[in-house]
Parts: sequence; C-alpha cells; structure tokens
Amino acid sequence: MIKILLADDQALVRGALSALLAMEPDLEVVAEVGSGDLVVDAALEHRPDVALLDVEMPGMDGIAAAAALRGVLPEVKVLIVTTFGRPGFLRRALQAGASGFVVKDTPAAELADAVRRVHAGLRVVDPALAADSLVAGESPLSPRETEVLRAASDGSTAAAIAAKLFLSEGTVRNHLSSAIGKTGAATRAEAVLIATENGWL
Amino acid sequence: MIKILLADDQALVRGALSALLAMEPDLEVVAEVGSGDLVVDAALEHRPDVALLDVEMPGMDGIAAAAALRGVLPEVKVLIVTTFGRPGFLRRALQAGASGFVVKDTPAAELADAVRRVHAGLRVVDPALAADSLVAGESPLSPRETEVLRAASDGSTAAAIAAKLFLSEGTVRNHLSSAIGKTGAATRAEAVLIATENGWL
DNA sequence: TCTAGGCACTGACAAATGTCATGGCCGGAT
DNA sequence: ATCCGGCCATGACATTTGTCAGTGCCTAGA
Repeated sequence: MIKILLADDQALVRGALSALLAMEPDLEVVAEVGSGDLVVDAALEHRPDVALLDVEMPGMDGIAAAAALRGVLPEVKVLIVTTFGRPGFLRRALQAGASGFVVKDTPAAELADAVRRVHAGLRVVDPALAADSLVAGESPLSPRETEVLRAASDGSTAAAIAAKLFLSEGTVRNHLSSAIGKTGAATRAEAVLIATENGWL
Repeated sequence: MIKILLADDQALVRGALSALLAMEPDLEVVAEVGSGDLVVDAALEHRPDVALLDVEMPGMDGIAAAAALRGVLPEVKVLIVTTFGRPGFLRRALQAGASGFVVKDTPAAELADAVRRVHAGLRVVDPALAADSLVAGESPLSPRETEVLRAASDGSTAAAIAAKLFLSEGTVRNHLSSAIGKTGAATRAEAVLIATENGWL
C-alpha cells in the first residue's frame, strides 16, 4: 500500500485527484492540503511514501515545498504536478530533489503509474518537456535582472520599480534593457512574457 | 441517472473529475472531450442531461461551447467550471445560457450537488463571485478598445498593433489611452492586467 | 430630424522608455 | 596579482508612449 500526500490549492482538483487515486487498490491518499506551507506538517503527521505537489499554490509553491520536505523527511519521494510545462520549472523541481514531474494534460491513467514508479525509486519526467528544458537552458538573467523584471511584470513604471527596490531609475532601465536583450524581446512587456513562459521568474 | 458530458483540456483533471463524479450512484459520465469544438458533436451522440464545461480551453472556449450547445440542444443544462473567478466570465456564461458557474476551488463534495441542482432546473452560482460581478459590472471598454488592448497584451509596440489591425499608429495610441483611463491604470501593461483579471479580454 | 456616442485620424507636446558610453565597486577565477 | 563579470550609478540621446484638442464619418436612439 503506497501512502500519498496530496497538495493542490484548488479544492475541486484536489478532491478529484484523490478520487482518481482511490480507484487504485494499491494506493491510499493519507493526507490532503491546500497550501505549500502545510506540506511538511502534514507529512510529519501522516508519514506518506509519496508527495504529489502542485507547483501553482499561494504562499509556498510546490517546488519550495519539495525542498523543505526533502530537508525534513528525505525518504519521502516527491512527484511534482503542474498546469504549465515551463522548462525552468522542471529544472528547479529536479534541483529541489523531486523524483518526478508530470504535466496536467497527461492522460489520467498514467498518474497512478507515475506514482508507483516514483515510489520504486525511478525518475518520471515528461520526455517532451525534458527536451524543451535542454534547449531553453538555464535562465540567462542575472539575479538582479530577474528581480527587476519581476517587479515590472505588473506594468509598474521604472520610477515605481526603482522606489520598490531602492535603486536609481537609470539602473532599473539598464537592468530592463539588459533583460530585453538577453530574452530577445523588443519591449519590457515582451521580455516579461518570454521570461514567464520559460519559468525564469 | 443523470448523464454528464465532461469538457476540460487537461486530461489529468478531466479524468480526475470523471472519477469524482463516478463515485456518486446517481451520476454517470457518458462522454469526455478535451476541446470546446467537440462539445456539440459529443452531445449529439451521447445526449447528456448536463454538460460540465471548463472555460479555459484551446480553440472554442467553454462559454462559446455553451452558446453553441444551447443553439442545438437547448434541453441540455450547462454547468461552467473554471480556474479563474473572473467577474466577466460569470456574466458571459449566464448570457450564453449556462445554468451554473462553479470555481475550481470550491470543495469537491459540492460538485455533485451542483450537478444535481442544475439538472433540477435551478441556478448554481458562487455567491462571492456574483457579488464581484455586480461591483465590477460590464466591461467599460468599447469593442475597438478591447481589440486593441488584446493585441497589446503580448507586449507589441503601437506600430505593430497598428499594422496588425490596419489602423494608424496614432489611433492605436488613442484607443490605448482611452482604455488606460477607463481601467484606472497608469500604463498599457497595467491596463492589460486589470482587463484580464476582470475577464474583459 | 437632431443628437449622442463609437470609431478613425491628425498634429503636437510632455513624459517615459530603451540604448549607449563611461566609471566605480566588489568577489571569484586564472 | 590581475582580470572578468555582476552590480550600481550617471548623463545623454533617439524613440516610444500617453495625453490633449480638434475634425469628420457613421449609426442608433430620442
């Protein structure tokens, strides 16, 4: 019997995944949480074999939760589930110690198998996504550029970003210009889009 | 026995919802599709009582599919499911003839009830979302402003938008300026954000 | 019929943006 | 010890953006 911890912020999806996994005779969902912050506590209490973590969650996201879980209970295997197949997500998930990475548009029948394979100590990675991850590579953005670009992602003006990050306005424009160049974009808005699609923010 | 048609582009979620509904003795999923374009065909073939449609789908979205379904098989009740509780979505869904509107973070246990209530001829609407919909009101943007703003949402420059929509660059800037004013934003990027959050695009 | 409002355009102006050259500071690699 | 790269900053420049005033066309409602 493989014991599973389920983390997804959307209650409906969480419950549905639970129902899906409950159909398998050898799987058992022992805990469900709706936030990344609750993962470690729930794992300590219910001692699952596998943790199924969504990336998109308020507060601590699935990848951060995976890293935290690894620090406390390294024997728990982590399988990351996500809506968006961003190359950067896969890279960061594996670096955080995840054993598997599944996108939400894989067939439902394969989820149980993925759980079993992860439990058996194997790696489970979407091959198409792995290829994307290789071509996209790591983020070309420096830490500061990433920070500035993220601050720009809500349409803030350069002056507003400068105030928020305690920088000069010219410096902000320089970082943005550099980010625009590295992403191959023409405007900051396009740079934000490209960086987001690649999971660099 | 209530017969259900399920439409969601994410196979994993679709399968999971199917498993969830299959646990109810009086519900039966008779068809599953992964695109809005397939909804009408599948409905004609399987004659469901209730159609459970996700809004976010490639090709024809859930709301358009609801309208199309209503034109062909008006006796089929439509229950819209969505990740994002955008006020504009609710309004458009109801105008398209949907009987219910459920957000994906409602508890899993309530989904079956929502299906039953919709089947019984009742309306099912998230109360919090309904309130939002009232305050947000209809989109203040004119058709042209909406079009221009949508074209700007990928970070395109004014010149690029003008070329795409066969407008003068000055006209594009005027429409954007007007949209910025109506949304209460300070920049076009912020206007895009606000319009998206309200479901106006 | 008149009128209001959406749509399109022009021209002009201030502000914001993107780029470039330049320089100083620091930490890690050679 | 030196060099390189990231980081912060300045100042200057051309371009883009956001705003405003004014014009005209067209359609739907009073």
